[in-house]
Amino acid sequence: MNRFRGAVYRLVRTIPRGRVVTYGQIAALLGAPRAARAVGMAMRHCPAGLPWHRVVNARGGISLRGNVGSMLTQRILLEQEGVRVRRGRLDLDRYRWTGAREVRRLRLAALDRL
DNA sequence: TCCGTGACACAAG
DNA sequence: CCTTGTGCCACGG
Repeated sequence: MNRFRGAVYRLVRTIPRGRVVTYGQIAALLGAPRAARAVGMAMRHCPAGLPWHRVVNARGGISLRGNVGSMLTQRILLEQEGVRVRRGRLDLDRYRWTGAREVRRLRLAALDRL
């Protein structure tokens, strides 16, 4: 497991129910603002138990290549948490989670390990 | 070590 | 609203 991917997964685990985060946001929060695509790569094979469905693209849409069934699954999981999806996208202004507090905590924890 | 490949982002047209 | 082009960088072969 690479450092970057591990960091992505730790962050994704902290996303609360009913909230979403974009790929670019995750990259930025991890200190690599231009590594959005790499976040996507990390999410391609994510560990079980991760709230992977709470990660969407910058337009509030569900980006998923190939497997259309997974896109449907993601939408259903989101709607089960109260996130309304209209015309294939959701309202980021309403559901976006910034995670500032949790990220600060993760960074402090990382510093403790140094 | 180098190179192609993306569950992306953003600006232009 | 779109579609395209470009930048980007972690990852794997």
